[in-house]
Amino acid sequence: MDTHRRAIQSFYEEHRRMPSYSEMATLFGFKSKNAVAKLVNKLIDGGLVTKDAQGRIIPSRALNEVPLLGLVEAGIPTSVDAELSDTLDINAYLVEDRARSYILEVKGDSMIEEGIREGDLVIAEKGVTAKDGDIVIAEVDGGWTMKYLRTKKDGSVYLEPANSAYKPIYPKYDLTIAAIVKGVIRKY
Amino acid sequence: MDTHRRAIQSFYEEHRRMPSYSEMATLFGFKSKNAVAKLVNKLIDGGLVTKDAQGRIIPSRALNEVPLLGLVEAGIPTSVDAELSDTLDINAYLVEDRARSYILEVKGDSMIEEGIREGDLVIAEKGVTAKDGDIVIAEVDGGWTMKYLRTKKDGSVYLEPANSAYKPIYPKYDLTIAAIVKGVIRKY
DNA sequence: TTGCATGGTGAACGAACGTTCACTATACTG
DNA sequence: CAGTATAGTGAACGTTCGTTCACCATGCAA
Repeated sequence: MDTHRRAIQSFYEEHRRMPSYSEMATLFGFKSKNAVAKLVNKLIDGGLVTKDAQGRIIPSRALNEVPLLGLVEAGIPTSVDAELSDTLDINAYLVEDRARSYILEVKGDSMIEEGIREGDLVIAEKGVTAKDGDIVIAEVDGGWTMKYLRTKKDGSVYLEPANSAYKPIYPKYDLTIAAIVKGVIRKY
Repeated sequence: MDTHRRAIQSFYEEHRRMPSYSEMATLFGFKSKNAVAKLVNKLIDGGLVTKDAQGRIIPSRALNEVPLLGLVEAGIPTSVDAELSDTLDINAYLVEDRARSYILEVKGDSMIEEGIREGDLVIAEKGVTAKDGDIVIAEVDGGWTMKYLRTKKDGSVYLEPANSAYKPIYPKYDLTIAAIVKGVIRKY
């Protein structure tokens, strides 16, 4: 029954939709849709897929997700029964409101002490009010940067890099906070 | 027509499948499926959705993706015509082979100089041969760690942290490389 | 041996699917 | 003004959908 799970997964990844009952029949080698129907009920009990109101099967969360196995100190369990553990949808985890989210590629090393390096991608969300300490994408005096947003006691704000080699930026004319950084992505 | 795009997107996010023609009719306020059919053809021309062999519409890549707007120095364009630019599917970007990928949460600061901090999530891929310089998840002398894999001239290997406060680990008895780190995720 | 789950076949059902055609109303163009 | 796209209505089409029923084969328990 895990082979069925895998067949559905690969179909879903290839077609970006769930297979119909007759497609599953050919997928599993069945000649009758009824065999599929019985199997699907078990898959639903197993939590792999779900049905919506129209009776079509839709992917359960697990289909898009990656197993989350715990802390790195615990390593990677060798047993196959890792099915019980958590899974994570990276997209949903990082992007809360996709209509307001954008990805920017990081240039420079001004946030290096925050662990954000050149070439990383940051997920920026527009339209949220930035708080003190947030990492913001801001236009200051005509140029764009990514920095910490800091508020002074008198209420004025400035931008502070996470790199002791650079100095804070006190806006002379203009400071527009376009978005705040919600996440960082790095690929090796 | 961008409002249509948004309606489809929210339907897709809620139901995890594409709407049927009649569902789109109610979704858009149409009373005829034909109006939807004509609209869908335009959406296909616009690259928002695609049809498969059975005539059902499937999400084009753009539906799962987040706009990729360029370098952080360029900031966020204010114009709405950002539709032309690139988009990125974070899941597909980070996870190449989902059957072999796992997520681990980082504990400790041994990779801090690589920009990997406690609480970050790393995407680890099993079953690939690690090269010199890769960041690996390894079991050494009974404990699990994440370190650089280094190869000496004599062919022997050791593990090097990205933290000058820690010393390299020369395996005494056993070194098992379980996976290599393919990506890092941080959420604020 | 009988009895009974289990797992599959095959056919039929109504409902929903995407497609198509003829038609109407609105709006823009010359 | 006439002419023509454009956008939507409404109904009909053949197909496929998920569901259901009766039936058959195998294997296990009593």
